[in-house]
Amino acid sequence: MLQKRIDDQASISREQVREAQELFYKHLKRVGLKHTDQRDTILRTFLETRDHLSTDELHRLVKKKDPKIGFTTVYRTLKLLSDCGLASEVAFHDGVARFEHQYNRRSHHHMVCTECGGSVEFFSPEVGKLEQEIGRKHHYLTTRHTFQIYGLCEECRKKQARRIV
Amino acid sequence: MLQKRIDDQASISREQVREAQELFYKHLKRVGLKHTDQRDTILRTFLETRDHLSTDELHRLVKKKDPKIGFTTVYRTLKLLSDCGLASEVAFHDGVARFEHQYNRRSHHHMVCTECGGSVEFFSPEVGKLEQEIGRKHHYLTTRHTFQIYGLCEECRKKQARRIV
DNA sequence: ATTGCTGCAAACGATTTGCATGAGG
DNA sequence: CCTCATGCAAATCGTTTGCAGCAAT
Repeated sequence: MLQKRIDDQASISREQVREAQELFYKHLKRVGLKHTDQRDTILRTFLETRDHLSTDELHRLVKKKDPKIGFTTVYRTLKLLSDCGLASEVAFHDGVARFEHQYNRRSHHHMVCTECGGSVEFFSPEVGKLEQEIGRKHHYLTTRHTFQIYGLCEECRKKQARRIV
Repeated sequence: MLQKRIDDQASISREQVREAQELFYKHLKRVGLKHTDQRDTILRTFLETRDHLSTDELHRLVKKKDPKIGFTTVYRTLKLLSDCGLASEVAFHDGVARFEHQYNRRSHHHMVCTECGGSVEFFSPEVGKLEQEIGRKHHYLTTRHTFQIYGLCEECRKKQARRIV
């Protein structure tokens, strides 16, 4: 099931890219790793998206810029980006790990269409409050939560209605 | 990471087992499948648990009753049980599919300890309302949602504090 | 120079399928 | 009898790792 783009292409600004890069380089230096062209290309490609990409999908995009970059490097770079908070995993529960960049974005959740794989993002501060509340109640130190809604999007509902009639 | 039992063993009643079995048999008949001893054993074993079992864990339990039953049969039966609503998948996001039986239980969610794998269940009607609300707003016909909280349970917090001191 | 990086290929673990044999309706 | 079920083994899929040669500090 492929992730379909819903949002318009709304790239982050050149300035924001710079900031993200700097954050990444600092992180690399901090943990004693090196700054390479491949990592740079991968970060930039990743930041240009607003989708929820699998490693494979990001790899495909990256190869358009530099066909020599391999899957493994993308995979490992994505892990590095997660480590420094630039990427975070969203589990759509369809068997593949997906990532989105967190740069300059509010906390949000996803509603996924189980028919076409499309998704919409929504914002719901209540969910974060619930996390706090439940954690306190059961003496957990909460670190994060996942919340996804599954269903049929408007188009797929219509298609289904037509099939039944 | 193994699932740790939190709740006490609170088996469902003999009567409830009967009901579940009947529902299962009807489902089998409806889709033209057969009623076998293996499927029966697997359903009964599954109903006796209150945990969130992986296919492998259920298989282990099933083998205690009938060592000849193979993994594949458990796997396929779990799918059948999902089809008729007796089992539902809970994704704890740790790489294995987990199932719980929905028989006679209120809708609930899980908070998972990322250190020891333990979990607590909690009830939060707000989440269901949110699902409805968000669905309406974006014209989705919602069917289900997932909500999990991750963090450290009380014991693991203490252990960690000790390590740091 | 030293240490980490890359990309291939191969390992891995969970899941899924093909198939020959066996059992249910 | 015919169809479906079973359990083994093998295939599959996404992910992860080992390693030999390459590049950054």
